[in-house]
This record gives sequence, C-alpha cells and structure tokens, in this order.
Amino acid sequence: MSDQLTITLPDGSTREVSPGTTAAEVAASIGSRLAKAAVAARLDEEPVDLGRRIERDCALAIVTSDSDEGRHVLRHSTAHVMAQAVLDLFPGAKFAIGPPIEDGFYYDFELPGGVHFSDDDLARIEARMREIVAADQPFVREEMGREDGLALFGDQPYKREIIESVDASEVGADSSVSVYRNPGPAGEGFVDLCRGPHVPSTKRLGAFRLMKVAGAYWRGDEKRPMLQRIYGTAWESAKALDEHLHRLEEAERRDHRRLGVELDLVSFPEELGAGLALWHPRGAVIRSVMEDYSRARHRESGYELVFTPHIARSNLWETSGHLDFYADGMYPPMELDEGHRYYPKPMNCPFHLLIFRSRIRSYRELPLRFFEFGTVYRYERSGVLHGLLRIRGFTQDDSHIFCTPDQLVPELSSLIEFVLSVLRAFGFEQFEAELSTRPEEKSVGSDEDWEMATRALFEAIDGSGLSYDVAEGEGAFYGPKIDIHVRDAIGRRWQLSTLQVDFQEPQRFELEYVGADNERHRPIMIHRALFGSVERFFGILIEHYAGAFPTWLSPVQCLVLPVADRHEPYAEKVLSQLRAAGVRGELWDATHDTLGARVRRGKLEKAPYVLVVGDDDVSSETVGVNRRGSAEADRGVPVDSFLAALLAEIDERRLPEGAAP
RNA sequence: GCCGGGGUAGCUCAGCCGGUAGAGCAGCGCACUCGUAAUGCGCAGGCCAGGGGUUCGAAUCCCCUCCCCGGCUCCA
Repeated sequence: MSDQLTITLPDGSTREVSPGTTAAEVAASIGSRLAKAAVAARLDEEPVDLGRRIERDCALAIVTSDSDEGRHVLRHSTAHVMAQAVLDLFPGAKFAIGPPIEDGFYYDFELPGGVHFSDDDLARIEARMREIVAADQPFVREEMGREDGLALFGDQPYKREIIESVDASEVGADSSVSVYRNPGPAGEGFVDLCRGPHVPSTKRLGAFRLMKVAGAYWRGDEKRPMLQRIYGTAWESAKALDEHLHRLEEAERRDHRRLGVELDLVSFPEELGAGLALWHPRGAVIRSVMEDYSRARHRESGYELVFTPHIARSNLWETSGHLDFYADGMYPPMELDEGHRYYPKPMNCPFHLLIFRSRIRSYRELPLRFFEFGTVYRYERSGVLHGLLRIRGFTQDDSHIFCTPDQLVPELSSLIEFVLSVLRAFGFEQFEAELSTRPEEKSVGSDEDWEMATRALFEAIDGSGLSYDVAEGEGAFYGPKIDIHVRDAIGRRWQLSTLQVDFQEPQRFELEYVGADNERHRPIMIHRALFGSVERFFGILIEHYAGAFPTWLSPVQCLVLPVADRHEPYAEKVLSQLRAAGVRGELWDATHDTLGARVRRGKLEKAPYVLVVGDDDVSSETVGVNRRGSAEADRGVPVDSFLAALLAEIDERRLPEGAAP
C-alpha cells in the first residue's frame, strides 16, 4: 500500500503527493505562473488557505487572484489589513464585520467616545495599511473552542455577539471557531474572527484604495447602534484597480442628474420640494416620443387606454387594502366635503378595477387589458431619494390585465415577449429575470391560488428562453411576480419591468364576469409595469446613452448652421424642408458666433446631425453633414438624399452602432 | 427615518483663525460674417438655502428648518 495521496485537479488530471503537502506546493509543482497568481484553494469544494496541508485523497483547485473567487479572498484579506490599521490608529476601537463585496470590501467600526472618521483619517488609515502590506505579515489560521474565542475577544462586544450567534445557529455542530492572526514585527499584531480563507501574507495585497465612510446599522437593523463603515476597493493588480476607477469615472460622467441639467432636460428646484422633478422642453420632447411609441405598441397589442384621476376617497384605499398595508408610504389626505378624506394615489390599480366593475363583463371580453400612464405619489423616506431614479411623484406605464385562469399562462407568455420587444426598441439587449415566490410572512390568499399562479409564472418564463433566478419569498403580499432586469451600456443591472399575478384585488373589489356557463366567475388580475416609472426609465436611458440619444428620441435631431449671414435664407429653406418632414430641427444663425463655436456647442449638446451650409451648398442644393460620433464632415450631400436617409433612420428607430458613446 | 458630508451668480467652484463677495463658463451689448470642437472687447448678474442667535461687525461661529450628496434601513 502506497503512502502517497491522489489529488484530482479541475482538468481531471491526477497527481500523487505525500501526505502533508500544502496546496501552495501543489500549485508550485504545476507551474510558477499559477503559484504566483494563487491566493487560496478549494479542497473538495471547501475554500481553504494555500497553506492547508493535504491529508487525504481529494479534488483540489487552485484559486487565482484574477477570478471572482480569488478577488473575493483578496478583498477579504484587505479588509483585515484595514481593521488592523484602524485598531492601530484608534486605540479602543471596536470592530464588527468586514466582508468582501462586489468590487471591494468594507469594515464596520465603533470608535471610542463616538468619534467619527474624517476624510483625512482615510488617508492615514490607507498609509498605515501600506506599511502593513510592506511588513509582509503572514495570515495564520487558528482554531479554538467557543469559550476561548469569547475570551480572546473579551473587549470586542460585536465579535462576541457573532461567536454567540454562530454557536446558537449550529446546534450540535462542532463549536469551534477559527481566527486569523497577522503577527506584527514585535510579536503583537492583529487577530480577527474569520472563516477564511486568506492570502498567505499581506504582501500579496496592494491594489486597493479606501473610498468612503458611511453609517451602517449593526446587523442591518435600524433599531441597533449605527456603526461607521469604511468602504474600499481592491483588485488583483494596479491595472485592474485603475480600470475600476475609470469605470467609476465613466459612471459619474453618465450620471443622469448631471446630464439632465447640462442638457436642459429636467431640473429639481428646491422650491418644488424633495423628490419632485420638472420636465423642461427638451426632456418633455423625449418623454412624449417615449410615451407615443409605448401607446402605439400597446394599442397594437390589444390594450385599451384609460385615464384616471390623481386622488380618490379613503374608502377606495380601504377596499384596496392600501390604507391597511401601505399607509406609511402614502401622502396624507386632504379633507373635503364634510370630512371626506381624499388621498393622492400611490397606485393606479384600484381605478382600473373600478373600470372593470363599471358594468357586467362577459368572458368574451377577456383578457381585458387596461393601460394608462398614471402619475402616482408615494411618500419615500427622505434619505432614499435619488434624482429621477427614486422620486416621490412619478408616472407608471401601468397596465392591469383581467383574464380567466385558462388565459393566465398564454397571457403571461405574450406579455414577456411584448415587454422584451419594447425594451429592445429602446436599445436594451441583455435581459435577466427574477421570479419571486410567496413571502414567508405577510401574505394573503389561499395556497392553491399561490401555487397556481407561481406555476403559471414558471411555465411562462420557461417558455420565454429568458435566464432567471428564483427569489424565494420575495413576492408581493398578494401574489408572485416576475421582474425583468436589463444591463446598460456599461454593464450595470437595472430592474425595470414587473409582472405580478394578483388574486386579492379582484376579490376585494368583488370583480366578476359571466362565463360561457352563464355562471359568475372571478377574473385573475395581472399588474404590469414595463418602463416601471417613466421618470426612472428616462434616467436610466440618459445613463445608458450618456445623453447621446438615438436619433428617433433626440430632442433636437438636426441643427442647421449657415456659415455666414448670407446663407441664412438657404438654411431656413433646408430647415423648413426638415420640419415639413417631421424632423425636429433648429437653426443657429451666424450673427453672434463663429461656425467653430456653433459646431462645438452642437456637439456638446449631442445633436445627432449638425448640418453646415455655405456658398457651395446654396448653389448646389446640398448640405455638409456632421454625424454625431464621426470626426469627419461629409460635404456636398444633396438635401433630398440626406433627408431620405434621416427619415429612414428615425422611422426604423435605429440605435447607435456599437456601445453608446 | 438614521449616520456622515454639503448648500456662495444659470453652471463649476474660490473665499485661511469673523472686517458686509470673486473667477471661469453660460447670459446680454458692440464689433467681427467666418466651411467645422471656444473671435475680441465690454456689461450685467448673488437676501452667500431659509429663519433665529452670538458679536461693534457673520458667507465665515452656534441652533432650528428646508434641500442636495454618499451610505444604512425601506421600496406595494
């Protein structure tokens, strides 16, 4: 019998090693590049340190720093280094938790005397971290019993709480905890409660930066103390860190709040109040094009347009259940007509239910699809407001579909297809869905209804070819739902559309239709928002296109610039030709600005086309065409052919080529 | 709502430890009439978010309110 162990690598090959060999040694034996990139390992799927000794036959995978899992380890180790730096610089600080997150890590602290971190502190902490990295401290794993752990963290209440809760939740499991030590030069050093794994040594780290300080409730509970969280980002190389910082700059450049004001689309004057926006003419043009297109698509697909008021009496909200469940999120009522309370609407559905109920309905009318751009008001907590993306007054492209149980699956299937088709028209190409099931607590309705509806959603989404995740227990209180997410031009994920099955409201409003059997039946309702909120969708479009909208959406599609005043009559003629064909154009005359200045302004305003007309054009009925995104002007283009091409582009709602600029 | 940071001209921002405001861009006027990313000169523009307080004197220091930013919590 051999005393060698057999390890199986991810490619299926095997190696013989002697017992006690470390994962790091295996990596080194495979190749020096791998050894250099290695940060941790997986031993029979269990994440372990590179220093872990192999004592049995196993499957082993080396985790490298350029993988998601590897970056996870790097970030986690960097968080430890940050905690060490903070404890060095702020004696008496308590440290709570410090996990890796997308793009980086954070650590939560409580400073003695309620002191807060300042921006200067971040620089000091970061400098101390660099010293720790340079000191090449090893990460040493140690396991100990629960009591020893509690003793070790005697003056660290948050750590003690974690140890106690870990123990409580793992009844019967072995009650040991693991800690990682970073011994300092003088024998002191840092120790943190941690499952690991970690990089072998701090010198393995370095491409990090501390980003910001923020408050965060301990354990995410707003009734518990607020700790101070420091966020950092960390990467496998300086290059990857740089790229990340560039992505942040890019996101900032696209910020809809900045571009919205710069391009004169919207504003948020303080006088208006928090969470409310004004749509300026240029923003309003885009919005009306969006809405017109949406209405046309809805009509084509068998929806009927409705309009409903902004306020309704309290009894309507009692019937719908909003006053029971969501009174906190509603604007307060105004009192009229001897004590009747009228609430601004937080949702449109009760109105659509009333339209359904306005007369006897036949099964022959179903599915009945009501559609409305309905402006709603929700009292969002002040701290959550964010430009157009989270706002208190907004407009839902809201639809309520009433159907029979038999119609549910086909209706959901065509709904998904419809939603994707409209989103594609606006330039989104990547979709991901999330199917949310019945919440554990706080839900209403029978098990059979929930099962039926959930099954219908699964069937529809399985047939759609969309990739999706299941979010257990994340459904609305009245029914399960499918949310559709998109990826924008720089890869960010946004939740847009939602499809929700609802048995509750039809019941509360006692909706009925007469079936083929001449009996009364209760319809099922589907709530559906496609853009979600027009304001939010618009904000996302601004960021997706960085303000350079496709021509069909652009507020000004074409600028006409006469080279000199004498070309103005011809420019007027060109402009009127464009306008007669329905193109949105403007003429910027030569009276005050040079041609160069006007061209520059046109480009900064991201006009899709800037036409320059001079002597040559007047005599030959042409224009000089500057297309957005192309450096070269196209001189001498006949007006007719330019216009024909432009109209085709608008008519087809053509999208910019490649990634948006 | 909570923690932290802010609010000075339309925009971006300067204004140290208190001595009653400044730049660039934008705007307006005049000149320039020009073929592709800033023509020149000049002018005007601020209740320093709002209110209260301290002080001989407040943009500056303190308090309250409103609004914004970054997080946390929340999101029918």
